[in-house]
Amino acid sequence: MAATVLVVEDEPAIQELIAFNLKQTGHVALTAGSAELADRMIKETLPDLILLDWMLPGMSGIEFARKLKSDAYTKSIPLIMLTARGEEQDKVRGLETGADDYVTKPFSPRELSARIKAVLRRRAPQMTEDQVEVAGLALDPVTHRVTGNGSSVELGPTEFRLLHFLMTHPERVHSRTQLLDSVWGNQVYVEERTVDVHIRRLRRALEPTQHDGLVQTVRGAGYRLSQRA
Amino acid sequence: MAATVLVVEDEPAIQELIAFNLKQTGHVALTAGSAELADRMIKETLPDLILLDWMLPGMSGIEFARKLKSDAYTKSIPLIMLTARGEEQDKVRGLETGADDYVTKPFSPRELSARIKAVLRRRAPQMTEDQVEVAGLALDPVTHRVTGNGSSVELGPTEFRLLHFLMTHPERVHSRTQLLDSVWGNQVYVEERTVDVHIRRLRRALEPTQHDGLVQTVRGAGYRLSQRA
DNA sequence: GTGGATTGTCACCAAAACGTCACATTGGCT
DNA sequence: AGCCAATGTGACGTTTTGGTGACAATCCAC
Repeated sequence: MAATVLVVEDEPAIQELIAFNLKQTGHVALTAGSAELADRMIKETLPDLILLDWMLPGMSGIEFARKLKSDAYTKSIPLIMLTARGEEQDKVRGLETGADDYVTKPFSPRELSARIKAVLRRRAPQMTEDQVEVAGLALDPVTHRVTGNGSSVELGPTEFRLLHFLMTHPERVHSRTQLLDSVWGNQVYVEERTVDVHIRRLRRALEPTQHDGLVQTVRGAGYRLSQRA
Repeated sequence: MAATVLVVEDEPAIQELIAFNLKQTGHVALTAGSAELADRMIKETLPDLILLDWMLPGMSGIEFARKLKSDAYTKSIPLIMLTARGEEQDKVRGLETGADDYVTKPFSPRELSARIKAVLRRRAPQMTEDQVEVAGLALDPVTHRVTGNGSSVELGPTEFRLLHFLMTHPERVHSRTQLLDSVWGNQVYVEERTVDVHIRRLRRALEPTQHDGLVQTVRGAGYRLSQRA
């Protein structure tokens, strides 16, 4: 979910406020005080999202938005407009130029990040959501259910993701580091031994259905999910 | 007659106009400005009806329609095409791809809702006329009434839409974000935790008939309606 | 208007889940 | 056998998550 966001805003106070907020929520914040500067930065860094103030010195925000949306190179970058309260017509015109959303000032940090999240979510690649089955053990991402030979298995969120990953990549050894990247996400730091503990919890949860043997330890290498002993 | 309608239309002015009109007639409006976005939202929210503009940036409307109708997952969702006046051949081609109806722009709100109503009645009898029933709990969209094993259940409008959505999409886990999109519509901004509160209110209303256990919490994922423990 | 119903948000609490550590156990090596 | 590194396992303190009641704003019918 971490993304690079370009903030185009001439008021330094608001600029900093937004940038701070973005960093808080795990994004990378770039700032530009003018349309010209923004233009260059876009070409250079290809941000994942642009926050554009309505009022800009020189070129107006709407003008700039139109420019962005008419350029094939920048057209696909999601755009959120910042408008002052009550400028309803501006809002409409802003959306007409192709903005994906708008936020009226003053806005709460929470609202802003919610809208950013929503816009980014729609761009995010969708993961495959098919049911997986290995040796009588079935995991369904849609219903979020795990069943071993009929009876259901209770898992916590992390154990669920861990099993999901192992089942979609069976027969293959995964190092603790790889598992941390794939299951926890590479933006958080946790001890490698934590993986062991979750493997343990997963195995215990699979015991009632005799499926705990599926999760195997490969000494010096990592873990593997396999049918064979 | 209440349904979730996805509006795929790149012109925000028309987008908002339609969305407003839909809300007026008691539907939940979702909007998407591009085919990609629409694709994503369809998978997430499973709308009851799609309003598709003929002209779209990137992928053309007819291309998108063909894609929808070739996918087993989305094939059964009713589709209404929006075309500009006089494009008779387009109309024909639109219908050939599997659209259920078409409306020529400019159209009156009244005409649009009439056609929506007609398509919903024709294509999705379970949505408009038949009542939904799960485990002795019956919800009737026409009379707007909910009965649990004979005795009636009192629900507010939002709780009703929430239960309706859950009952028409059972077993599947819905994240708070998905529920906000599907039940509230993506035109409004509300906190995610608001969903919790309405789930709570729904459960309380279902207590007298012992049906409150149907609404299940899936930690770290969202909520689910299911008979199974 | 007035009063009731509905809605969104918040604060507080309990339970669940998590990460880390200490210690036990295992397995391979000489 | 004895040693050492790697892994298993239980416990513990902390963080996260969801349940719940209260409250203010809004809407609507009267």
